Amino acid sequence: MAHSDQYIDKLRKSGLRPTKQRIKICEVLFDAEKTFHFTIKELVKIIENQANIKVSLATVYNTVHAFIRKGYLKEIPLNASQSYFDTNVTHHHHFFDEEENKLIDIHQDDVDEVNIKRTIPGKKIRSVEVIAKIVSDNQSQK
Amino acid sequence: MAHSDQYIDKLRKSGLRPTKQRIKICEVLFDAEKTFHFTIKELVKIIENQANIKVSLATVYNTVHAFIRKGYLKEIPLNASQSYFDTNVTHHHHFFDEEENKLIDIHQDDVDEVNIKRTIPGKKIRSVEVIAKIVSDNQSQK
DNA sequence: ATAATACATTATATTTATTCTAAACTGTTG
DNA sequence: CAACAGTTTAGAATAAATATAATGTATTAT
Repeated sequence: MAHSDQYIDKLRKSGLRPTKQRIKICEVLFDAEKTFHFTIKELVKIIENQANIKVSLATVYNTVHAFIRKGYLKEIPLNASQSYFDTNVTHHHHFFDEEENKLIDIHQDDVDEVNIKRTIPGKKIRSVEVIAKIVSDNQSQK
Repeated sequence: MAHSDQYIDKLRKSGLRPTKQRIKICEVLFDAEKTFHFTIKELVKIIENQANIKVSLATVYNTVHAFIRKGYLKEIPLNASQSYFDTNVTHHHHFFDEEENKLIDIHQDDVDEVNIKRTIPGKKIRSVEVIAKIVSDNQSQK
């Protein structure tokens, strides 16, 4: 199966051996029809539901972080109590609904390129993220 | 003292009675010559150093969050283990140095206005933040 | 193959930021 | 000064994330 080879490749490039558990994590993350957002807890739950193998929290944490280091996943900058991740690593941004604690993608085409004119000596920009916080639009309240 | 009146006003508008502890918090936050970034832990440490009164963690958390609700402070969206806050509530953005865990302001003039063309029905945008993550620029490594 | 070695997985414990709680305290009002 | 509403506080509770150490699994060289 071609997919499986891709996963093994991703794992090897992340410095991880391709094991049953890690391949299962890859399947959930990269087999989905659409990209999606998730927390570690949600990811564990998905794996539990669709797999007959058990994967521990520690393995999920380690694997997700290895993928982030490598750029196969993105962490979404948010002040939530848990970390949110994204399988969509292309250039795009997010709405965060503060009332429902929900993330919504903003397609790259819907935001003009963010052009930062200032630079920091000796540093380069690794990523630029736009977070637009949204709330209910009740004209009544201020 | 004029300052003190401002603090009492801010506290009242945030739905809090002006008490010794809360006024001390205001002094540290709003008396500074320049705006600054802080974590709760850092704020507590500053208060301990320059005040002769004791303020508990709980009071600091409650007061800071009341000010954020009211817009007197901003929370900076970041996936750090602790929350970062900003006494600068004007429209501006941030670099986050991932290696030194340091925040650097980006002046509004240094970023073109972020114009989001997409809207969500029934929702309005409450804030737009740009986070640019930076790392050392070693040409040698990829 | 098999032994030796290196890496993985797991359950559990630990750490740490944040929130909750209940008791003691303060200040205001009748 | 008694009653009351709101505050402060220390410490407990919660929960995410990380570390640990024992056990399990894969790989390598012989």
